Amino acid sequence: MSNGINARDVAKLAGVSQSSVSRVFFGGASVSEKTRQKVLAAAEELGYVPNEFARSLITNKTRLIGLVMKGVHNPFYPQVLKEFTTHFKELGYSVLFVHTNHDEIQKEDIEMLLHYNVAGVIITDATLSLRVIEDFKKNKIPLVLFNRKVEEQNFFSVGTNNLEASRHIADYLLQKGCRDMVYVSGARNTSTSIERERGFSEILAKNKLPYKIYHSNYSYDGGYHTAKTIIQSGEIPSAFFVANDIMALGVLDALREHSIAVPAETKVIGFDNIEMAAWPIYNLTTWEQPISQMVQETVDYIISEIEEYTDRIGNIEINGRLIERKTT
Amino acid sequence: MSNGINARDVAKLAGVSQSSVSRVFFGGASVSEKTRQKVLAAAEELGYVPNEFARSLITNKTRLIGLVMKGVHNPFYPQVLKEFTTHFKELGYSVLFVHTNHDEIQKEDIEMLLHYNVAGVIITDATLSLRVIEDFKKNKIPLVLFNRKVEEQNFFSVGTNNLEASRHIADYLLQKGCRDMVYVSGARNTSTSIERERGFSEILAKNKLPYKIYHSNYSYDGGYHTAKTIIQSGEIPSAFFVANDIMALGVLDALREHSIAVPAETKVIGFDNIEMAAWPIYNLTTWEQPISQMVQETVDYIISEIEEYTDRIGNIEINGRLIERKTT
DNA sequence: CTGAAAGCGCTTACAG
DNA sequence: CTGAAAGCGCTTACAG
Repeated sequence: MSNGINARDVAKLAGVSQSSVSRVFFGGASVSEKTRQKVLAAAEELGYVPNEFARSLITNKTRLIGLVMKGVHNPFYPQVLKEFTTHFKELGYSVLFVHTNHDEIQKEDIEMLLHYNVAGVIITDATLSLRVIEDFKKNKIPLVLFNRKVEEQNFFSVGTNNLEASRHIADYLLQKGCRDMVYVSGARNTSTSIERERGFSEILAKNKLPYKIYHSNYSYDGGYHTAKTIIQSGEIPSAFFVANDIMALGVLDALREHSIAVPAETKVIGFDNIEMAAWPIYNLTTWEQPISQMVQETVDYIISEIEEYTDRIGNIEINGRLIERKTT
Repeated sequence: MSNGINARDVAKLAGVSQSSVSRVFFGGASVSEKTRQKVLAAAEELGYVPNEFARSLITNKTRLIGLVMKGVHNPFYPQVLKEFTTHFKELGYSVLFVHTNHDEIQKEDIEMLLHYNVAGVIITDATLSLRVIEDFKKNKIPLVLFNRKVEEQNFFSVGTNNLEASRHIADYLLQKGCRDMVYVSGARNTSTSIERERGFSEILAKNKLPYKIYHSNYSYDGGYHTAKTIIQSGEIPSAFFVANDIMALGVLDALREHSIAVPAETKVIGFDNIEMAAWPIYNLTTWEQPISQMVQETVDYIISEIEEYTDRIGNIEINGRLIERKTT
């Protein structure tokens, strides 16, 4: 009852029935202007706010969206969180934020989302088991994987066209004259990292060019230490394609520490186009992920599935673009 | 009703009353082991999850904490978000994330929090009017301002001891031989920026040393452009005390662009100790904000006020410490 | 357009 | 320990 004021109190003060109060606040119903005014005045006076829980209980609908996120240390994700929150707010939805420390989203997190009967779920950089997907399906809760996908595509996902991007990147680097390149991967078994490697290797294979792959983890430290290892091996490649920007910054810093000139001695290209990539000290050439469009597609899907649950499956991939700066 | 399974269904299958099902799931009540097992088995079979809305409606309690945040572009805040979410999850609470684009938290955001009858509210880098504070008080919702405070201290706040920190910083810089210093402020009228200036100026005044203040806005770009302005004025100070790290990085980059050696020609010190401050390219000397302790104090307060609302007022300030790196 | 009433899924006195 | 019943604050047929 929030502040102890409920619809009955308002009704009494306004001299109408509780049903009328409800009609005024729920919208869609027909109420005479006179009644509306009386109710609104009384509500204002009393400071009435409808109880969302009672509302959800009776309508069996919720205005809560669960957003699951792991890598808050990669600026890409806070940005994503912000955009989702802003969009959903405009539509009258609130976001229940779930942070998971594990790669795979945990049972307790799922239960929480289920407890709250969320209207929809967005999972960003966490993986989830098929069983979890089933849990959501059973409850008819629309789910979208944002910036991730899975082999057995039995759900909806939204991302960048990683294949197109990485092919483009390979072509671009080739055209710049690079011949022996390195791919610094993100966390293993993430679809983004796998796809980015695939497109890249495709083009190189077509050109009969070998390349090396170094496994890293999508973090600054990962990029930094991977680059250190490469540098210490003594074989500096002509270019690094790094699976995301935050790692690429680590690579650049390692290179700088060893006074290896970029782009003269080697080139570096990242992925995401986080804010920091544009900082003058880095000036990182990268591939821009079209966050706004990705968010928009995700929101559209969720909203349409909330309106009518069809369990539509699919994979939307939006094309990004190359942002050429000073590291290539 | 989530998946359509409610306590009555479980009761039927288990052959007990609905009350018993409730007792098993709500805890605290006495149930025989035999009943408990039957209920648990039936619930498992049916995939029963208690409806949080019905629960909240009847208990008039919620396990939702509202977290209001603005500056997701400053890595300090995503870190804070993560820590709060983790702590609260352990205690069985979920976080309702509210992002505000405005300095002052908006009416609609407050209403949302009120709609959901949140058990507590944490406000980080947004300001709020007295009226809003009253709204929460009226509803007996504990509120804490995290990393902010206000003159008329009629609520609870948790932060770093900014005065102690900035005095220490001034002393430190003085000891390093700096005489003409500059303070780069954060967003105007934020308590953090004001206090950091106050402690700093106190010490300088005591030493009869003038200093200049440049107003900025707690963003990388702000720091960068402020430094540019200073550099172009031709008067390079012997040290910059920058009100937060993200701005300090901007200052460092501007300095580097103009080939002004740090710490040889000028020194730079930040505030927060965000991850990036430790990156080798920056190696920023800074003041560490004890996030974990600040979060812990905040959580403790909220939880104790949830258990018994006393509207206790106060201001907890935790001492941070100087992290000396290579920019001083 | 409006009111009285049923019912959403729970918790919790109240008896037994 | 257990069940029947009341009631949390709403929405929404159903009559009028």
